[in-house]
Amino acid sequence: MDFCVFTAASPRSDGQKMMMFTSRDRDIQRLEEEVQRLQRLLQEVQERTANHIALLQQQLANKSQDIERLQDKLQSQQDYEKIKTELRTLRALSQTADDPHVVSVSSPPSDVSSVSVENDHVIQRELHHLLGKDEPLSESCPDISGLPVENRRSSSSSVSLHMFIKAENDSDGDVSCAVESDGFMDEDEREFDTARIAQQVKEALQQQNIGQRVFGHYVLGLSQGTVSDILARPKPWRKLTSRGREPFLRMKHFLSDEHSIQTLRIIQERLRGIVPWVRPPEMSSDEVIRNILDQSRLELMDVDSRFLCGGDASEDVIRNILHQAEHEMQLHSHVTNETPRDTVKPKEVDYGTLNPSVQSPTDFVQSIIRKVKCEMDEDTHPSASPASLSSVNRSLRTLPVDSGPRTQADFQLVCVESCEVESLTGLDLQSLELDTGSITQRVKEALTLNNIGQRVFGEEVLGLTQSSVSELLSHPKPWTKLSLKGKENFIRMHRWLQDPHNVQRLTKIDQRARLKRDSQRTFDGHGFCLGNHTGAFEAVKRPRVVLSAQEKDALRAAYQLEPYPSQYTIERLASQLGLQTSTVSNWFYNYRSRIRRDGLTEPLQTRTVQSPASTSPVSSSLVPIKQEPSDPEMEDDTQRHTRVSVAVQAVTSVKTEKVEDLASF
DNA sequence: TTTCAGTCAATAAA
DNA sequence: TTTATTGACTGAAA
Repeated sequence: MDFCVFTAASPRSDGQKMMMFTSRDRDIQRLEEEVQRLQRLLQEVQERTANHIALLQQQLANKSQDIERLQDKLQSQQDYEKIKTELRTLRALSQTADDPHVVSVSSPPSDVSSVSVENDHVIQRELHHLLGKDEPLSESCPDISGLPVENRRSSSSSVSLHMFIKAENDSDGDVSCAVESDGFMDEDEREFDTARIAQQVKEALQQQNIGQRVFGHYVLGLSQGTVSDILARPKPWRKLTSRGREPFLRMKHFLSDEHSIQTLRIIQERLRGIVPWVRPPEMSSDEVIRNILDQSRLELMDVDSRFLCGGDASEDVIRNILHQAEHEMQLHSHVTNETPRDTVKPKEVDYGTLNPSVQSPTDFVQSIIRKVKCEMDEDTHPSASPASLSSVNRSLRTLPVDSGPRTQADFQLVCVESCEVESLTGLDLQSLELDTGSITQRVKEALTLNNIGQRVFGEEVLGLTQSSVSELLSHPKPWTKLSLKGKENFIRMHRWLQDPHNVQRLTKIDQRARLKRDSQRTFDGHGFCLGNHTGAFEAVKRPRVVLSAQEKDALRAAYQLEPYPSQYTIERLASQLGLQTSTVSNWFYNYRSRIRRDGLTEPLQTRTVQSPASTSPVSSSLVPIKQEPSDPEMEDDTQRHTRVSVAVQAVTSVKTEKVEDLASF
């Protein structure tokens, strides 16, 4: 670069050159000092973070020990509870013998003796659960079948157990109240309403934006798939085994405890890397990072103002520093990922989610870049309101969750208007609705009017690529059909539209980018380019599959017959078309998705190029079958067409087989 | 395991 | 050069 400047400045006098060299040397020296200082700062941040993490790990270890101690205690108490239960049972039995009234009220039918011991045990455990004397469920049900028959009989009377429950309830008004009034228990049949529990859990999870994976892991000790199954198709209480009832008991318990729900919500947010609204004082490591980066930003701005060669220098320095930070954090992340691996599933632990107070290093650094740039722009526009939105947001973050008259709607409003859309993800967005069509329309107009490219808009405003922006702007989904992640883009666009300096900023960035590209071209043109770093990488990249029109026709025809093709159909299609099965299945996923997006019901009629003679989309692809080409590269259009027709016929025959199977059945 | 939403990079079209 | 399309991928839900 310096060489470039030198050659460009050759007409100047030697004195001027010397002055330039001296000035350059000073700049370089200053830059080096700045870089060193910032590296020290980063190191300091890293050390502090490491210390903090170590502290937290220590705390975690202590807590784990406490939990172990409590579990041991519970285990030892379990024996006590067993003995107590036996004694009470015996006492109840003797009372039952003396009290015919009790028998007539609570005695089950004459086949009571056949009621399984297991059921009694389950009820006992229900009781324990309701009493809050929870125990590790997987170990809480010792195999009672190992007991001598007499013992089983002595402890298996439902009469005694019901009395025991009654006795327990009588002695504990709160529990009695919980059992009788929580509404989950059908008074007549003494059963839990599993469908209702499942429904309420689903609502609670949806409302709090808690994933089934987290809920399953932390509350039920089950996998996400099982949770989904249980919630979607809850079996009636009577049809459940003791093991099957456990999740419902836990769910009921969960629903009755608002604190549990809120705790789980926070866990979920942390696992997703969302910065919580209220950060406890002991969790301020990333605040520290932010402060230091803010400080660095101010210093860099100072450096920037003294720079002689162009406005991009500070950005490059920031990028450089943040790149280093990213690298450091990645290393750090790998180191700290080791401890809780046994408590969280590997998929969740992976990269970033483990350290729940931060996002993945890349996201974290990118968000800082965005924020720093955003605030740098704010600083360079003194016309902006002195009570800047980001500072409003910062002050909001320090507020207690439920302090004062501030409502959730207020939070949302401030969030939407402020810089940090990420914070919205922790909120209930049900009451917020944006007109996505209107937003995209206005954004498109603004971009066109001001000659701002989708690329710059995507990179600077949404953090997306040009293609994604294009998709978003040309096919906006209705607000209600968007996921939380999808909504964020529209919130960002909305916020951008509200920003009085939006166009000004982007135009500036766009111009810079153009200048940079131009200079890069000039640079390359002079032969100073050191070579294509990505060349080797690109060489090994798999070329993109481009489906021919005929292949697409065949796939669309197949879709018409079977929108959800079986594995067999996919394999057959792939084989006939000479494609990978993944390509075929991806095509179906994408096609379905895009049909949904565009609201097309009959894509074939709207998209397929049909032969004039054909009357149906399928028949358009059907031509006389010829011999398959031996060499795919040598095949001509007719041969390709033949393969397509075979594929379509394959699909058709599969369909016919199915119809025949159904008919014969 | 399948399906889906969101996204990207490569490529085609304007 | 910008924008649109599309095959592929990831992570989450079912």
